[in-house]
Amino acid sequence: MLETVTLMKNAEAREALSESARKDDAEKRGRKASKEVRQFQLIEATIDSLAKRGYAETTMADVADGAGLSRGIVNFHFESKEKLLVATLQYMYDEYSAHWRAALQKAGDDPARQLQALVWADFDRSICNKRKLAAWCAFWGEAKSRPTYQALSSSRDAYYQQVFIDLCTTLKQSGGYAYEPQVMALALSAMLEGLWLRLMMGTEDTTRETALQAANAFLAAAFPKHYG
Amino acid sequence: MLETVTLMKNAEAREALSESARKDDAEKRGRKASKEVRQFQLIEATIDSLAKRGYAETTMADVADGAGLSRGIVNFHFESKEKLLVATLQYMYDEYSAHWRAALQKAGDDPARQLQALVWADFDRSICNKRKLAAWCAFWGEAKSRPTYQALSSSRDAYYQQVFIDLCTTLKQSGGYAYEPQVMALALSAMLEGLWLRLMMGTEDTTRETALQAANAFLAAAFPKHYG
DNA sequence: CCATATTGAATGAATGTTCAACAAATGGTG
DNA sequence: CACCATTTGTTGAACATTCATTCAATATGG
Repeated sequence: MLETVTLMKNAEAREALSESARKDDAEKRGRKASKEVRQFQLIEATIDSLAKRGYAETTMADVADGAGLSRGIVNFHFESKEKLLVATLQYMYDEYSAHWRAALQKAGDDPARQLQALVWADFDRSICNKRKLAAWCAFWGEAKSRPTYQALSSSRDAYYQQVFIDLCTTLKQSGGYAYEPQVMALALSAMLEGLWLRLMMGTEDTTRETALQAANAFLAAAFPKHYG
Repeated sequence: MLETVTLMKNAEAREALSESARKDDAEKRGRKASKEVRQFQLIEATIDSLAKRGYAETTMADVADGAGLSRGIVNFHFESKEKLLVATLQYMYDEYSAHWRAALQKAGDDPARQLQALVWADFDRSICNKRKLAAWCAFWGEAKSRPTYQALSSSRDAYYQQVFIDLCTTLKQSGGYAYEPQVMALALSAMLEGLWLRLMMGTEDTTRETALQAANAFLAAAFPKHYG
């Protein structure tokens, strides 16, 4: 699968970067870094810029400066700003995906545990932090008017949604609930996204802890036999 | 209250605009329109542009063209692009506010009815349509990196949230539920925002009808004694 | 020495803002 | 009512700035 390949590359790049950081930061200068490491480095700088300045104010110059490299470099590794941003979004989706699947894997076979694991995974520090959330928000804001972003988003989201629906269906049977699985799955995933949105906006009453509480409260209300 | 004044102006402007439209569209030409009408006209054009092109691609020229006026006009009525966008956000909040309060008023005294009315109000056609949702999304995407937008948002949101909390507290007492009102109110409002987000993104499985179903399912799960 | 990566200045396009000129309404005056 | 002066609204071109992209020159590793 294409996605897996990308993930491997990212993993390697991440490793290589931390290695080089261990040795010497001067490695970034000159031509020591591999193509993958440079791209990773630039994508990270892009996320920084998106988080700090927002989508509209993110410039190639800011990205290059953030990575400690020269102006023209971005157009060398990525052809254009457009492609840099698509690659960044792709990277963030891959990271999210990997985290999500790992959580599902670790949860074992019990559907109730699986659903809870997926919910909790959304609020894990590695995924759910100010920097990443702000970057997500920046993309969401532009997604509706950019077919490329929208296509990237919707294909993934449809898959996650289906998993939620399947889990809700199973829980409904074993718990004897009355709701439509599709409807409840939509309510659940919408709530998770809404909590992210609130975390991004920095609303006072919403922290990672209170968000998780709310998500748990939802599970308890919707599936009392399983989470009561 | 300042907000009320703004609302009055908007209402007058809207009325005046539809009147002039009834008479003759040529009225827009020349200098027939009042200051308020012009501003309203430009704000509507801004929402159009935000919805069609997104925040980053919204230009003064596009707004002016959309309103059928000349380039320099926006800087005359609003001093700068920044102020035009703030005024637009303000306008959208005022409209939402008015709709929300009207729904609450019409619902009578029963808290269960009130809560349901507020939820339904969020998915009313006048508020919840592609154009407006896209504009909201554009602002949200930039809000975190723009203190002005954030300030505007958070003061309003805190008020709505408090109303939700109060209603949840009342329902808890009358229904003998176990949850913390604050937590459930957060879950509820997050879900509403999440549903909006999905509607904006144009996710296939989410329409205004399914969103409303999901919201109802949430109410039924969280407050079975009241909505079961 | 060759292929490749990197730099930074040059370029050109896009865009927000300014402004001088023009037009329309307003209000005062004979 | 007619006339003119003043205020106010409107236009479109000019201007300055910002920014993505290009590219010739340079540096680096193999």
